[in-house]
Parts: sequence; structure tokens; C-alpha cells
Amino acid sequence: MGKLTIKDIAREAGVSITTVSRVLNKKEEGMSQETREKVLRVMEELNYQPNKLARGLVTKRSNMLGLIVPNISNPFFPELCRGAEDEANKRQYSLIICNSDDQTQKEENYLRLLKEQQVDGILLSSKDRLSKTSKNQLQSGKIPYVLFDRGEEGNNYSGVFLDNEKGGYLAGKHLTDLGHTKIACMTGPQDIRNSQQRLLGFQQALMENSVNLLGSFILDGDFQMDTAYRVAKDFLQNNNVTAIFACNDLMACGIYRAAHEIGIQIPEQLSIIGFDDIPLVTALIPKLTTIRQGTYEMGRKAIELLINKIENNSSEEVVFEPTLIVRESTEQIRRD
Amino acid sequence: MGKLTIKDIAREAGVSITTVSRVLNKKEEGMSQETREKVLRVMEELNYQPNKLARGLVTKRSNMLGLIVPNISNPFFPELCRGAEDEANKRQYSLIICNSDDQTQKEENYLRLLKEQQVDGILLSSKDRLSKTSKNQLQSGKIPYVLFDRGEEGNNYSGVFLDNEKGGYLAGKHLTDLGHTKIACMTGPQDIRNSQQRLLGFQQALMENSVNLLGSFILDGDFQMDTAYRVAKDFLQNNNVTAIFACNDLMACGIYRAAHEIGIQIPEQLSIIGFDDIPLVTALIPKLTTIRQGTYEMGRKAIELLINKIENNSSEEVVFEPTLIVRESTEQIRRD
DNA sequence: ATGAAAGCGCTAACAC
DNA sequence: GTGTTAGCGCTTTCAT
Repeated sequence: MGKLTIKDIAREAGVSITTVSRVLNKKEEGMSQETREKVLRVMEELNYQPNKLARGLVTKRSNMLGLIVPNISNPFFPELCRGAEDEANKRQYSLIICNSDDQTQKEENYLRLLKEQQVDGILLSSKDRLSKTSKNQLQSGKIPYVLFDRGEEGNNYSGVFLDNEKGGYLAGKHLTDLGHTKIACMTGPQDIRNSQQRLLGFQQALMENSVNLLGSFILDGDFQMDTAYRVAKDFLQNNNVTAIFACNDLMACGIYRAAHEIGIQIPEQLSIIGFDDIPLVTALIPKLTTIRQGTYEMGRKAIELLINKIENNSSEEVVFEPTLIVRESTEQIRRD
Repeated sequence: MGKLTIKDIAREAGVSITTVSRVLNKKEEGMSQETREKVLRVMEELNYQPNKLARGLVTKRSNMLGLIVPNISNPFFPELCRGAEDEANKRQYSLIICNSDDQTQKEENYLRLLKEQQVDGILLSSKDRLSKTSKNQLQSGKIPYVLFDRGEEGNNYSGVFLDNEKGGYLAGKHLTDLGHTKIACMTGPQDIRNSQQRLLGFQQALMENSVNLLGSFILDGDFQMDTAYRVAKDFLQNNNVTAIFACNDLMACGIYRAAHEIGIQIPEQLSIIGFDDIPLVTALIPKLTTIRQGTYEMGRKAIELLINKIENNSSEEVVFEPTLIVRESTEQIRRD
């Protein structure tokens, strides 16, 4: 009772393997009800499961997609994975999820691996620019891919992005609307465009409201909680601001701790706004006001684009709009 | 310049495909250095990447493993995924990660899908018992599998578990060591054995220290933050305890909020201890004392067992020991 | 030391 | 309507 093949089914049903193949592929145009049902019945009885490898070998389609995320431990990415996975499954694809750990080396390895595994396409998400090798790997193999949350020069590629500038703008506007004027911003790593753009939009909003963002109030973060904590602690002890925009939620958590240790009340003395809206922020006390990316939806969309690319070779770039989620960590400035 | 095959390499190198296949598989015992190097060089130049589907078709080995997790959004599971992935990659396997969303239906679908995809083995993690269909699927196909964090009656299967009872015991002991006597415990879903065992160990520890755990102080949770919040709020308003053991960290977060809204100070008035040690708990203020599962390591180990099962058909059950991580949310009882 | 040929499980012309 | 047959890219006897 080893693995059943199409042959076994054919023999058992008294038909040819072609016929079996036909019902497998639902190409049953000219085929007697009777035959079809007989085959189906035999498959059912024997619990037959077709071998996708064999099918893939001839159709040149594995029905597998690869997803490379930079860091599955960052709560932002599981959401992306879910969105991607749900959409892939809906469209009859399986997803191989790979975690590049922010290492270019690993990313390149995975790219190679996925190609060897004959995936039909790749969804690539990463903080950094594409390395040369990665780009080569992607392009030389002519394998369809879409980029998540990071751009690329060049012509016909698909990608899903967030309007980070808009997000930064929303954060800035929210803070100025509340009357804040002494404001700081903690950025992500210098070389990440996402972060730069968030800052840009943020500055734009302040400017429009005639609020000045001092250069020394722009704090270098790295999207990590610990660094944010240290930087913020140092900063808050020596400076007087009423609001901080953290370029991601993880850093906002670090700032919470710093403020807490110094004895600064949130939001009474300090308003904080984050970015991402990762699930854990509702566990914070007070709940974090933040800029939401529709991560799950973005994941779905990205896979949709990827499949479009695979099936119709169409490229498209879609930009998502961030939204402001007001919770408890920001409030109207108090003029004491 | 479509996909290169073994034929192209053979032609280019002026050898037979058999020879190419040999160097591909490092079966180069009797083979001239020269030939080998020539082939290698050609592969390099042309950037040849073997087709694993084709290989899998003949060797009956896809070098792919499946991992089914109940809920990738629960921060507990990404760690598991990472461990599993790292180990799999080290051993030259790829991992297909699937998210069953705690739905038996989805779990069954994935099981089928993975088998069709010809994975060499499956690592199955889920809160619930195996459904009948799942069990059938697993066993009828004779596909190697290992269970993560959930038991099964029956003979030769592999599994990785945590000693949940020990974990509960550690939590109880920690609390009684600190002098607490008025203690509550919030459990997970009734039917989950993990949760029952944690409670059991916890009760054991209290008993040994002559502390009585009132039946009405055992709170029904469901491992979710929101429920925990509601239940805790109601409970804390009407009862007087100095410590709570939450059977997972997510619920501890909910309890934090409840305590905060009622105006109960942690840890001064209420000590809280969690379970899991998910990454986000260090973002809580105060940092959560908890029972750590070595999730990453457990993931690695599970894949190791799986591969052993695949390659040597050996079964093994390994139990991990939880450890107490003391942070800031528990302290010595104050006798006012 | 190397190659020819069969075949893995399936699909897709092409025939009848 | 249904079957025959030739591969897909690779591994693996079995020859030489």
C-alpha cells in the first residue's frame, strides 16, 4: 500500500491514465458522466493524492511561491505572512516562508534554494536594498517576483509599498493638531528609505503648522526596542519635549520604558505616537496611538500581484495609504 | 537562455549526463579529477541550478519539510518557526510553514497539501487534539511526522514537549517563596492539556507550602489577552489577592491592564507571573516575571527528531524543562 | 572512468 | 469519448 499513482487508479477504474489525468485536471469537456464518476469514486476509495512534483515537472509549474521576510520575530511580519498565505492558498498555491534574518547572505541562499525548488514566483521583503547577487539571481532566472515595501529602479517590476511619507505626515499633523510644539522624532536606521520618508512627511506636517523640529530633536534609532530605550532615556533626561514620534512601534515601547523610569507620565507629560500598529501595542499601558499599515492586506495584495505576474506577466505597483489610529498615548497639550 | 538542464551541462562539458549527475551528487569515487573539474567549471559559468522537482521524482525525496503552526500571530510561534527553519536549512531541507489558524479544517487541508507536495516529513503543532481525519492522513500515508507540544497515545511517534507541570510548579513555588498566600490562577481553555498541567503543577507547589488555592480563585481564561482583561477586571474588583499566575504571557498582559484600570500597583500590591516568555513581555512595565520555554531550541530539536525519523526511522520523545525568569512583576509580600 | 537506457508520476499532443 | 505515446529533468542500474 505504498503511494498510489495515476496508474493504479486507471487500472482500478478500468480506464487509461489519460482519462484519469483528465478528471484530475477537470478537463472533462468530452467525457461521459459515467466514466468521470467511476474514476472519482476510485480515487475517493483509495484516497489517492496526486504527486505534484511529477505534475510540476511536466507543466513547469510547481504551484509554490516563496516568501522571504527579513525577520519573522518582528511582530510586523507574521501579519504579512498570514495575508500572503491566505491569498496564496485561495489561489491554490503553497507558500514557502523563509526568514533571511536581515542577512544578505541568507537572502541570497534562499533565492537560490527557492529557484531550485522551482517556485513559480517570489515575494521579497527586506529592509535593505537588493544586493547585486540577489538582483542577478532574480533577473537571470527570469523568475517572477514582487517587492514588498522597498523600491527598485528599473522598469517592469511589481511591488507593494506603503506611503511612508503620508504616514509621517499623519503623525506630525496629529501632534500639531493637539497643540504640541516641542516635539522629537526617533528614526530608524539611517540608510533605510522607509524611515527617511517617515521623517520627511513628519517634518512636512510640522512645517505646515509652523512648528520647528530641531536637528537635535531627531534621534537616531534602529527600529529596535533596546536602542530606543537607551537613546530616549538619555534624551528625555536632558531635554524638554511634550511629544515624540517613534518611526516604529517597537521603538515606542522602548520610549515608554525610558519615560517610566524617569518618572514622566504618558500621555499627561509626554505624548507618544508610533508606526506600524503591530498587535502588541494594545498591551501597552496606555495603549499606543500609532500609524497603521494594513499589513495583512498588503500581504494579500502582494501575492495577488505576484500571481498576476506569473499568470499574465502583468506588472503593477500599488501603494497603500496608512491611517492614524488614535488610542491613549497622545493627548491635547496642557498649558500649565 | 531558458532554464538550463543537466543535458546542457553535459553537452557543453562534452560528457554524458550520467557524469554530470555524478558530480551533482558528489558520487565521484571513480572519476578523473579532470572531468570533474570541467563539469564543475561549466556549471559555474552557466550558473546552472538543478531542478529539485525532477530529482525528487526519482529519489522520492523532496527535501522539503512541512511545519503546521496553529497561529503565527501568537508571538510564541515565530520563535518556533525560526528554530525549525534554522535546523532544517542546516540539514539541507526547506520548510513550508503553514498556519492552521486553530481550525481543524485548515489543518486537514494543509496535511493533504503537504503530502501532495511530497514533503518528506511534517512537524505538527496545534493546541487541540489531533482530529480523526488528521490522524488518518498522517498515518495512512506513512509520512514521518513529529508532534510539537501535544501528546498522543500510541506507540512509535516522535514528539517534543515541555514539562508543563514543572513549569506550573516553578510558578507556584516562586510565589509561595515570596510569601504570597492569597493567590489566583488564570487558566487557558479547559480542554487544553498544557493548561491543565500548568495548573496541576501550580497547585502542587502551593500545597507543598500549605497554601490553599480556592476554587473560586481559579479563573477561566482562553489564552487571549482580551478575555483575560475582562475576567481579571471583574475578579480583582471583588476579591483580594496578592498574586496571580497567568497560564500564558498574553493573558498576563490583559491582567496588567485590568490591574492598572482598577488602580492596583504591580508588583507592590499584586505580583504577576506569566508563562512562555514571549519576546514582548520585556516591553511591559514592569517587566514580566515568567516561566520560559526554550521555544527556539524546541523548534530545532523537533526538526532534528523529524529528520532522524525520516533518515533512520527512529522515534524519540523529548521533554524540555521550563525555567523561571524573575523580572520585575513579582516581589516579596508586604505585610502592612 | 564513463555512458546508454530505463523509468519516476504526470500532462499533452495526436490518434482512433 | 477514450487511449497511445512521447517526453519533463533527473537518478540509477548495467554495460563497456
